[in-house]
Amino acid sequence: MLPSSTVENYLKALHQAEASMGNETLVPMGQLANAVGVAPGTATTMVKALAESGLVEYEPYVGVRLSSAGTRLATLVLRRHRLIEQFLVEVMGMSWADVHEDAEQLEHVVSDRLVERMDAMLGHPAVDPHGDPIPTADGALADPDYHSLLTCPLSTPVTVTRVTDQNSSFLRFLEAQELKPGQSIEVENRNSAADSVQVLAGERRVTIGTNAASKVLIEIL
Amino acid sequence: MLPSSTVENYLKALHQAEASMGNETLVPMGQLANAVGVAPGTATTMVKALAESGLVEYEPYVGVRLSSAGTRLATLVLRRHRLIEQFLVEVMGMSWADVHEDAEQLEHVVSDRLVERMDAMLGHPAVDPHGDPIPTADGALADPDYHSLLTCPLSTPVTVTRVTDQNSSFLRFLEAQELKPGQSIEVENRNSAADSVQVLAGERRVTIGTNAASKVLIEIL
DNA sequence: AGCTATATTTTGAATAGTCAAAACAAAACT
DNA sequence: AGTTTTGTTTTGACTATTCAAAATATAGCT
Ligand SMILES: [Mn+2]
Ligand SMILES: [Mn+2]
Ligand SMILES: [Mn+2]
Ligand SMILES: [Mn+2]
Repeated sequence: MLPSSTVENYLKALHQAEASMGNETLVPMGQLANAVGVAPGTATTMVKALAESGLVEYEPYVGVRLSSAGTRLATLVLRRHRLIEQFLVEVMGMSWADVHEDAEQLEHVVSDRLVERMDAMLGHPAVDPHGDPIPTADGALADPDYHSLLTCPLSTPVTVTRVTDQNSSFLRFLEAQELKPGQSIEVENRNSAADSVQVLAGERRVTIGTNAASKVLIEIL
Repeated sequence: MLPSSTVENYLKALHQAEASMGNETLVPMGQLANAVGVAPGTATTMVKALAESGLVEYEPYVGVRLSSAGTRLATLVLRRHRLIEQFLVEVMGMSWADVHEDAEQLEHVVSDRLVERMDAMLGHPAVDPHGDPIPTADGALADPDYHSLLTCPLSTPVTVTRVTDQNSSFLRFLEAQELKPGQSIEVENRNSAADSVQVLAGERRVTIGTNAASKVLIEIL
């Protein structure tokens, strides 16, 4: 049985949840339900079915974790998603702020043939437009741990490399402020009382909240 | 309610069935069920639901016909399908023999944004790789009636313009025999006893059955 | 230990889509 | 007119996915 779109979405959500939490921890049902956008009971039902199929390991009242088979599948969905996003930006000329929604649907229907053709056409890219790493066809996924605007040293030139939020208006905001991946900036100072971070991007001086700042990952030059 | 993939497939099948039969005739349930690939009873159930939604007109024991709303929707699905095929061939470099299957899935998930971008990138093509006309964004669909290899004059140069069968191996066969849309050929003679048609394509002399011949449409130069 | 707040699971019900087989209608053929 | 064939509809049942609300478990707090 090839997995339905629904199953693929659950597996992908689980994969992302595992990545965002410290690993070893099981993902609690509530969080999964929330990520997938269904009622808690629905997630329970689905997870039990996934456990039957051997795609997850489930401990009632505790949480879920992807099995190795589940991880493999989730990674392939992620590969399709990110290659599609890169394709939509590089080939179709769409905005990095818009491609997520399209990819969310297309990831479930593109054939292997088509995915590999996009990959070749793009020159086997390592990351998508948001700086998220693209798994290889055999399921290998790099996961470097970057600094963020919250943790990097002050007054030091750094490069934006990854944005961990797909929200359209957030992405458009970053673009307007010259904070897209690839751009060089400096964090000037942080004000924990004001819950804000001040960065120098291009000519501009921008102040953003710490929550937003934590979503902008950087590399030190 | 936006139509599900299933509904879109029924509408498209109905549209093609209406086109292939002489119009004015209702499409019998059996034919629809067959085209969609479901049991007859399933088609009956679905058609009753479509009639409820005003997408078709249904006469029990006689047949179905698309309403104007149904026709509009079917035409838009057809537009997406054919633009996608053209895109896959022209931009992605896929074979005209393979693109139908991919398009069959993609047609249900591509956003309007993406479709219009493909259309622009292709220069607003009038036909797809099989010579099928591409409806415009407002739903207008050209439907010229071509001759076929069965009905065209003998020993007269004609151009292949359209192939009304998506079967992969048939398309590959035509390609190998230099009978793709755009190629100039001549029908040398027909043998109704042998149920065959002999054509001169490029340097080659090819003999094909009349059923196959009826699927290759041509224009007289 | 007892109570409360929170998270999770169960239960009962709904929708969309499907099939197999029985029942039935229309057409075709004696 | 009576019978067979063919095509269509109905019936009963099943899978996948979902929700709301009730029941229950766990964790947190006196
Ligand atoms: Mn998705
Ligand atoms: Mn991305
Ligand atoms: Mn389709
Ligand atoms: Mn086509």
